[in-house]
Amino acid sequence: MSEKFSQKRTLSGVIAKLKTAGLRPTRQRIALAKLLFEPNDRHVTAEDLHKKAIAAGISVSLATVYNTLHQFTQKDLLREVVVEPGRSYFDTNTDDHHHFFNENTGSLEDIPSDQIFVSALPSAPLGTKVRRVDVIVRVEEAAD
Amino acid sequence: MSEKFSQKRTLSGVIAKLKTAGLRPTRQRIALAKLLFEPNDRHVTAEDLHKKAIAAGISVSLATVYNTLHQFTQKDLLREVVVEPGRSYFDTNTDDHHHFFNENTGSLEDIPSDQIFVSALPSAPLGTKVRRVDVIVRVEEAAD
DNA sequence: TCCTTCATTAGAACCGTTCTAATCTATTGA
DNA sequence: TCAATAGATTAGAACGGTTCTAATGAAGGA
Repeated sequence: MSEKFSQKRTLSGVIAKLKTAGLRPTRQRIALAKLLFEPNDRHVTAEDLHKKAIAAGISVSLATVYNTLHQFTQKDLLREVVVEPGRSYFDTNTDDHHHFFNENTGSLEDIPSDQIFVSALPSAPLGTKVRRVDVIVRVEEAAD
Repeated sequence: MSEKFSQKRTLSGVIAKLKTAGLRPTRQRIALAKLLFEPNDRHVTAEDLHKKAIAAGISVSLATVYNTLHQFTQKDLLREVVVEPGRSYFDTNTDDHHHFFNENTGSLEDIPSDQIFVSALPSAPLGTKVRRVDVIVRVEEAAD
């Protein structure tokens, strides 16, 4: 209940998460994980996270941010979302779901998988198997 | 029926297409359009098209290829497909349809819109309207 | 504690794309 | 037909996000 307790709980939770994933709980990875796995801010770019870390007084290089984002993605702690050429978003929600992408603002918003339904795919090309289905609903500011 | 006739027909067709779109039928645009709007090769990157043009003996700069691809996209002669960060694909099929994307080979394949069905989207975020729905079925080489 | 392995770092390199500003070409109207 | 002009093309530089390099630092096992 106390701040101290919840902080400790978060910290140990984060460390456990990293260990389970087979990643050494280093200072930088712990700090980035704490920034990432908060309830808000589900979609970040590498630069977003780097700025956020610096702003929070955490000394971490951009290279480490990239390394960490890729490692987390590989360990299924994050999911990469591709919506724009030349910029990667990382989503802290790894559940099966889809996205609204606002082309004017660049903002992403989750669509829970029970609010959208993709039917009867044709079979995958010969010699391949389906890894994932991504639905991106591209929206723009309504002119009114 | 003769080569001469079909060639002439293609050429004038391409010129008409450009004029209708409000684009001057320049030497470069005509040549690129002829390469693009053939029955095959529906998904190209800028570099693909540039190489192809050079290989076909057409002298055109990479900047013009980019300009042309963007102009064609803007005039709905092409459609941009975003599947990988850091590289844009352009699709000569502008009909409503979706894609298989092979993450191992980087190849794209169309899924006709009548072979896939996306149901009941939740309403778009406040103040926005839906521009397009993209479904990307990510496949990988089947291990066997 | 020492040693080995792995992680972090600053800065350079990279690569696809866009920009710049000079040159060239299609089009229009006289 | 021939300017005049608006628009297109170009080479090469610049850009921006990402990755690489090789040197330093930290974690964890013996």
